[in-house]
Amino acid sequence: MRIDWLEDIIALLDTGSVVEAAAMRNVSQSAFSRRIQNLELVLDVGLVDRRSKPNRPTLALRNHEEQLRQVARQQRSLIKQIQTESRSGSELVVVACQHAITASLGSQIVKLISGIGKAHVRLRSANLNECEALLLTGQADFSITYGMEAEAAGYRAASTQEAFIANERLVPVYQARTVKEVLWRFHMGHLDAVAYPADVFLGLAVERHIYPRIERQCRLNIVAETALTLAAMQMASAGVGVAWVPEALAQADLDDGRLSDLSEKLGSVDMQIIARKRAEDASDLHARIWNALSRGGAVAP
Amino acid sequence: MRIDWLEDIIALLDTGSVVEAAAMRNVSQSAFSRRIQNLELVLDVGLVDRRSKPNRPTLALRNHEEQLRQVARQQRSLIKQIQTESRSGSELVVVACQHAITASLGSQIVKLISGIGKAHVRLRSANLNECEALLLTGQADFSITYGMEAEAAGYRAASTQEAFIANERLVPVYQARTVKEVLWRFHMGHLDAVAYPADVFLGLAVERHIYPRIERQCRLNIVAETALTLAAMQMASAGVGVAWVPEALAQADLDDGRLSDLSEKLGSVDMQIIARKRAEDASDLHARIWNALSRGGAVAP
DNA sequence: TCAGATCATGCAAGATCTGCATATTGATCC
DNA sequence: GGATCAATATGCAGATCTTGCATGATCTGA
Repeated sequence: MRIDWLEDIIALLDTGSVVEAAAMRNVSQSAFSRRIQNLELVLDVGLVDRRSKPNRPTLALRNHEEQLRQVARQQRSLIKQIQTESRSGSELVVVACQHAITASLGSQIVKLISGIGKAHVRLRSANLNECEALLLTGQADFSITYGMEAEAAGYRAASTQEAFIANERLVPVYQARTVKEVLWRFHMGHLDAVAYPADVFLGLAVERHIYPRIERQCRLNIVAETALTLAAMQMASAGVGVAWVPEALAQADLDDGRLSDLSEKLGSVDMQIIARKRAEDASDLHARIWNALSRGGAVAP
Repeated sequence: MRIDWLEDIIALLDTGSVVEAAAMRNVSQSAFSRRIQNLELVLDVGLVDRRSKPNRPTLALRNHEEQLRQVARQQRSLIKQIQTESRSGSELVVVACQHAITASLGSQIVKLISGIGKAHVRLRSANLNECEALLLTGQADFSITYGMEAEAAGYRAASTQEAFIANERLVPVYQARTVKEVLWRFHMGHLDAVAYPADVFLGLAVERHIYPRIERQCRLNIVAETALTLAAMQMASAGVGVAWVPEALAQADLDDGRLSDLSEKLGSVDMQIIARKRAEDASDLHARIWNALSRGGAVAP
């Protein structure tokens, strides 16, 4: 049984020619040529434009290239998921985490979920949009993201459910050794900061809730910009500039005395860590995991 | 060539038995039985639990029922889309619209897009979540939804692009004939209103931006709740209570004198109509449509 | 334990797929 | 406009798959 006809089409799109696609799919040119002809018959759609010689994929095909690839990806990953699940006897639970959360709470989340039933956990680190997309498209079973009261996501409730997990703070940190200099410069009206791009969640949070207040007191100088929380913290720790990072992430370095917490002077942002799941489905295991997450007990920054 | 192996699995899930699934797929029981055996071999996954007699689908399978159905749906709709597109020679453009926008601007949107190239338009009416899901999963090419400055969706920019299309106002309306009574009652400290559930976008908007202000002045009495804007307007028009509806939707009835606009007294909400597309792909036609939408010219409430 | 239902399997006919050799056809270069 | 080359299509025969039928094996429920 051929279950991989989509791969044929994708090989066609990848290579843009029948011979090369045939090679990619490990069949003779003639066989592949006929597979495509059959597909065109079955789907009742022209797949290759035979008017020019290296047969280019049809316009109709190329217009849907992204969608075809996406369906193929989903199909592949779904099959693999069912396989590993049925082999190990333990369900695979995919959790989409915002990057910063993966870094700070990832291990705890894995531990919490692994402890429930015979779940096998896979963390997928992504940004907020991607987490949401993974959840909605069924590529993830749960998402764990930051949220703020202010942005209350209540209007999402229709197709996803959400639960509060824990509070978190975005705190300004800086290399402990030289923190006095920075504070002195701050009082003189200057602050060097590491920023997140405005189109990532933390960037939005800082830009809205921190910068306005600071810019009333001093000239803010963005010395570096990165979308990665860990990189921002690294830079703060190297003395590049002050960075606002999740407290849980910085905790170790704060305890060590490598980093200093400047929230007294510079202000912090209160956030929440929110878990989401699709509203409909729920295997027994999923329900139990959701329960555990909602109670939130075990996951504390 | 058999491209519909997913349908076999789904028939299995639908019926929960091999004979019935075979009937559903229009093949003999023996043939279907062997098809499933082959699938199990190829996928390397147990699909049916043969220990009990009406062979139940495996746990591994049932746990992924939703995902399997979703992939199958996507596959079907993608094929159909490519077919119609290649047959008619015109691309199918799917636009996901929030229900209220479908009602108020739907026809204009269809007209605008149809006028570009040889596009064939399909409007899908849905709520905000569903619109977003349709867009992210590639089931829609564009989404058109309400937004408010306050909720600025800047942090979504990563995987989707958005463009401002038009301004819109949520205005309180009521049966014109008896509007004086309502205003009189309002001055006496009473207001009957038709509300949206708090988990739909308009409900959130009204709850946040209108009710707080009103409740300072009078006792608000929710006499009816509906998620459908048209139903809300209908009720306002029948004298059930005041409803906040998109101005464009009420325009005809306001002009007719059937409805009265009470925004002077009760306040309105400024909203924007926002178009979104996925960031990556863009056939030539898509690019032209996006251009036209961004210019916004033709779509004015 | 027996009847009835559900599922597996041997078998032969028929359909499909594949590789090889070879014919066509579009591109390219005088 | 050929000649030439590379890309596709196709005739063919063998191998592989699929299907329906008849029949056997197994499970369920009374």
